[in-house]
Amino acid sequence: MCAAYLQVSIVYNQYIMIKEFLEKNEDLTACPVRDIMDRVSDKWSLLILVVLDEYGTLRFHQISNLLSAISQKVLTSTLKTLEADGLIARQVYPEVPPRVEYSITAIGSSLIPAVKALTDWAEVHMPAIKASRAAFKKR
Amino acid sequence: MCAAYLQVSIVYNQYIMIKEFLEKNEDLTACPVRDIMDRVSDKWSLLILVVLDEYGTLRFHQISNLLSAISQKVLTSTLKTLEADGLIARQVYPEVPPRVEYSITAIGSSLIPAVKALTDWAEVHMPAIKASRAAFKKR
DNA sequence: CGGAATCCTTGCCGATACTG
DNA sequence: CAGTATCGGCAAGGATTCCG
Repeated sequence: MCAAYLQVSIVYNQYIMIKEFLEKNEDLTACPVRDIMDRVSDKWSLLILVVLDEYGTLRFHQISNLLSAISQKVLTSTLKTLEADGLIARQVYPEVPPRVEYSITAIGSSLIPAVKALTDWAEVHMPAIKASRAAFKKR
Repeated sequence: MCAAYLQVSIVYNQYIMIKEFLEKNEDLTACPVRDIMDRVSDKWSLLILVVLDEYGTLRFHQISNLLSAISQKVLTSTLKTLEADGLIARQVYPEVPPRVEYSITAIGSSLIPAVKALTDWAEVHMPAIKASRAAFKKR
């Protein structure tokens, strides 16, 4: 049972979970890391947060234009999950034709600096990683 | 052409790319963020880095035992890409039966604190996110 | 205008069997 | 022991069409 718990813990909670579990057998059922990782690392969520952070408030088709490679379906679903998580706000104006405006929330914009640590690391180390990949390939 | 370039830029480079592009039309062909995001956020890479960081050096089946939910095939391929990126080192001892030891590299362990910023954010904000999800659901 | 509904492709991941 | 080889499931993402 303990083994099963460890296993589940590791799978679903990644970084914090395993560090703490390896030190002491704590109850870590609410560890959120994997969850957030999934959100941050899907194809478009972070990018939408960034454009909203940059531009302030945007309408649906404005985001669509800025990220012209995204399909409407994916944009819709991504916006919906971001809204559900409270990272962006959705304002509907009951007009004809309809108008919907999206903006980043306080919690959403607080995520951006956290991501910045990772992007900074990536900028610094990417040359080494590319070199390593090239060397590995021709082996 | 500029539009196409913007599009490609945004798709492949996420955070830094778009921020810089929105400010000035720079050449940002080597922006690595998306790439690193993919690596960090796949199902097992980060976890392997963490156990190697915790335990020092481990053999193949030791990692397999620690992360008992991972299949051999996936463990093999994940280790291979981590090695190709230079984030872990692979040492083969020409014995019978064979012995292979994995350890984290300096660059690999430097990634962990960067991820920590994200995991810290997740720990702090997950309660609010969970509450937001629950409220969104019953709407 | 801002979606919803549908169908389809792709790629990650897992299970199983086999090997130097 | 430390892998390789093969098959297959499943969910994310994309293309297209339709709607209030």
